[in-house]
Amino acid sequence: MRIGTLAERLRTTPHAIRFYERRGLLPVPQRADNRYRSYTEQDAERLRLLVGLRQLDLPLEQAAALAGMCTAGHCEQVSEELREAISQKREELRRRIDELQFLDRRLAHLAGQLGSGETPQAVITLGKEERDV
Amino acid sequence: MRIGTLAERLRTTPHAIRFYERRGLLPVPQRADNRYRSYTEQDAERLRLLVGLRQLDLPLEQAAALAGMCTAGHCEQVSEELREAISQKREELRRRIDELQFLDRRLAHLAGQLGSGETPQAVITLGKEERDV
DNA sequence: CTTGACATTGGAGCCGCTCTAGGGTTTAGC
DNA sequence: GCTAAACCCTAGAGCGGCTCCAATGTCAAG
Repeated sequence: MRIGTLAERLRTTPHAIRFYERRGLLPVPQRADNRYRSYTEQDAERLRLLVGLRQLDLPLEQAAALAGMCTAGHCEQVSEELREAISQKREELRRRIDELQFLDRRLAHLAGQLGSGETPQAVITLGKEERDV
Repeated sequence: MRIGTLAERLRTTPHAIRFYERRGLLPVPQRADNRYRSYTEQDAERLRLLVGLRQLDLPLEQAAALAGMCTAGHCEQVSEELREAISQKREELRRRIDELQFLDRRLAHLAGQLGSGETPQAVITLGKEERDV
């Protein structure tokens, strides 16, 4: 299978796949006579895992490492690491969501102030940063 | 005032300030005899606005442009643009928060599946991507 | 035989800093 | 006067994770 076909199957792009290869995150595939990359079903399965793990927003290196281990038959260990990674990611998500919600409330507040005639200088104060130093 | 003092007052770093200058987002400041940058209160006010607008997560270029306009006395116009930018940013935030919450639910679900003995391959499916093509 | 879709490579670009290397300057204490 | 810490300077690389570009090669359909 050629790179375009593989990319389409896995909802990614040839660019991304070559990028993973350059980074050493995927095994170097066979080449056809015309020098085109030629992927097996095993290659596809490994990439499928990698792409799937990336969709969980795991760091690329970790996603690639886990995909490789799984393909090498160490699925048990992958399950464990994955559970740990997921729980960390969920904590991070909670923090990030809180941040974004906080920013949203702040923006709503500022929009209100601007609407009632306050100047931008008065509104953007960094919380009176300069006084408490 | 020197760059370190300014950075401390505005809770940013000398590196960031020099970076803004290199990008042409801040006016080139005076230099002292020793070639150190020397900032006036006006410089500080402009940077304060820039930093404040960045804290609202506006794009750097836009934040710098608005800070410049405000310093140049076009605050009315800045107020308008800012209201618009804020409302766009809030929409973006809502979308982003939804995405993150969706991912969190997905992670919770996967953690449950992994906990009850499913293999990573079975769990990470890209939603059966390959079949519906 | 041409057109168009695919493939190849290396490298730049995005965002917004952050940090490093390899220097020079100032300041505080002794 | 001297030393050490803390500041300042510049130019440029690095982060993450792709995305896109140029310039070229390959191949199937009409």
